[in-house]
Amino acid sequence: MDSVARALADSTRRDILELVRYDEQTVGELADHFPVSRPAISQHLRVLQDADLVTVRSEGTRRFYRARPEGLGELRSWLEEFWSDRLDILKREVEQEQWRERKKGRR
Amino acid sequence: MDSVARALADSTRRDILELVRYDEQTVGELADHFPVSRPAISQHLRVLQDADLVTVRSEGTRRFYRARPEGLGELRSWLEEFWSDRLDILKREVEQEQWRERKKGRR
DNA sequence: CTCTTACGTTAGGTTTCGCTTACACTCTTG
DNA sequence: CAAGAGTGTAAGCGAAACCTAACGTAAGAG
Repeated sequence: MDSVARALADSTRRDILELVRYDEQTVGELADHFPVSRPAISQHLRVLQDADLVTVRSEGTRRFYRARPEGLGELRSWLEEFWSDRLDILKREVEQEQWRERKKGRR
Repeated sequence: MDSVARALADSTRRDILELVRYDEQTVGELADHFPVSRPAISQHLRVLQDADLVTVRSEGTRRFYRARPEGLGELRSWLEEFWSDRLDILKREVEQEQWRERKKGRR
């Protein structure tokens, strides 16, 4: 999961993921959307690939990249678990706050 | 969302979040769980706080930190949206693969 | 076979990150 | 008031991240 979290830490890589979310796209096409050089995009794609967040397909000299959402699974469930506790945590916070107030009042 | 994604990119910070997930904890208590110094933990907490992922409460000289799952909301929905497209993307991939096979067959 | 296209890779520089050490600050306690 | 406990912050350092420029390579085009 660490490689996935680190891959998503960069906004360029998140944007790349969105671009190849539904349709595969070549490196050159992707690079046109960003203010950085094409090799930089290649390196970002390498990071995404190492994190299993994209797949590649070669056709002639071109390489088509496509998102691979299953790679987000682990991080997604981690986040989802946290998120589902949201109300419980809020409730607990309120209870402890009230407890502290009562304690303070008794002094 | 960028600050949240970067905050989660570090495993120590993710572990901290789990430790303060249900019960608040002081800096010293947290530091005992990690092989790094207490100031390092303070700095990690600073990052988490800037990303709105934890809240603090002062009591005397001690400071109690607690997770704030709502801070994960934006990233969570981004991820969830991606995840829900999972099957659609797979389906599209298969279709395009078949298309390419047919094209190749016609040659 | 040569030229071009599309891409990956490498080397190098700059910035950011995570850490430690040292110090400053604020409560509490005697 | 003096001393200690608990914490935040600044300075400095090595490692990692991100970028560009230059080069290497494989697949068509002429």
